[in-house]
Amino acid sequence: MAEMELAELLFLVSRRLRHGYLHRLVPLGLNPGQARALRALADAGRPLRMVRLADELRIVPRSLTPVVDALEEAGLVRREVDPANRRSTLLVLTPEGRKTAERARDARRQAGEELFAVLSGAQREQLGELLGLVDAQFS
Amino acid sequence: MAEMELAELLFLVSRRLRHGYLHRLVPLGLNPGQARALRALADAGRPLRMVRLADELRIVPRSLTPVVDALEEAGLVRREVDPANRRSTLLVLTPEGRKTAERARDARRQAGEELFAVLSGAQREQLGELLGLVDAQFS
DNA sequence: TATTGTTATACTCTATAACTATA
DNA sequence: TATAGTTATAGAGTATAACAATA
Repeated sequence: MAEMELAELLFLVSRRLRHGYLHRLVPLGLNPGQARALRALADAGRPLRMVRLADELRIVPRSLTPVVDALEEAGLVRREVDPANRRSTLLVLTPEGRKTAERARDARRQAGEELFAVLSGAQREQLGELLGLVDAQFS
Repeated sequence: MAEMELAELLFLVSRRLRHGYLHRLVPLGLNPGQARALRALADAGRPLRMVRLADELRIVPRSLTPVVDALEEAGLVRREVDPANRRSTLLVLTPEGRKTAERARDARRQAGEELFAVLSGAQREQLGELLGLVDAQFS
């Protein structure tokens, strides 16, 4: 019974987060998946291969393809052939992509702020620890 | 920074929950949305109108239509004209629908059990309280 | 006029399977 | 034969807009 409520709450709260994030990303011309990929690329601090980024995002490479298509078309990312292995594509952040990644980061921070506004700092930390435990058991 | 990690964790954990639930629902011939609607209907303990159920699920009525279509085709739910207001459709659970709702409930309980397995009872309660606070601020 | 529900359309997120190019 | 990525296809979940029937 308690687990069921927990599952339902988790679902509702995460959907709410997605909505808040989504609205803030509209002005950037990004959807959450694109923003997440862009951010991961910025976090890496260096070009990543498709397989590597997909792994980072925990999706299959095929699912990453349209995401990167959109980012490339928007001039935020460049696909380059990996000189070390010509089967591989290196994803390179453009200067514009780097700027947009920062704005996406702000959007996510704001969405998080809004969602977790009722929680104190200590409570947020607690929540982060509990979710971290749950997530870690699969990694 | 902490909020960002929290947001990301929430996203990852809820996606994991969805996957676990999804797999357990396959044998029932349901997807999570259908199962959720069926469960809400069973929880209500009486026929509900479309608008009312949509509200309960926090989606727009239009999004509920294909869900109910599927449930009706599977013989789990019947659409009846509301005698009190002929614009309205009453959603009535069939006996088979009631049984399936129970099985869906078990599936969800198991998916929750699996996901939150690493947490103690006290930790689950804590997590439920924190998520409840977050959710309540919008209700 | 306002409400209930549906038809039509579209976008996001993700998956599997089959294929191409390269190793 | 194995790996990296793409083409093709599909299904879940959700939305907005326009419309018909009813109130």
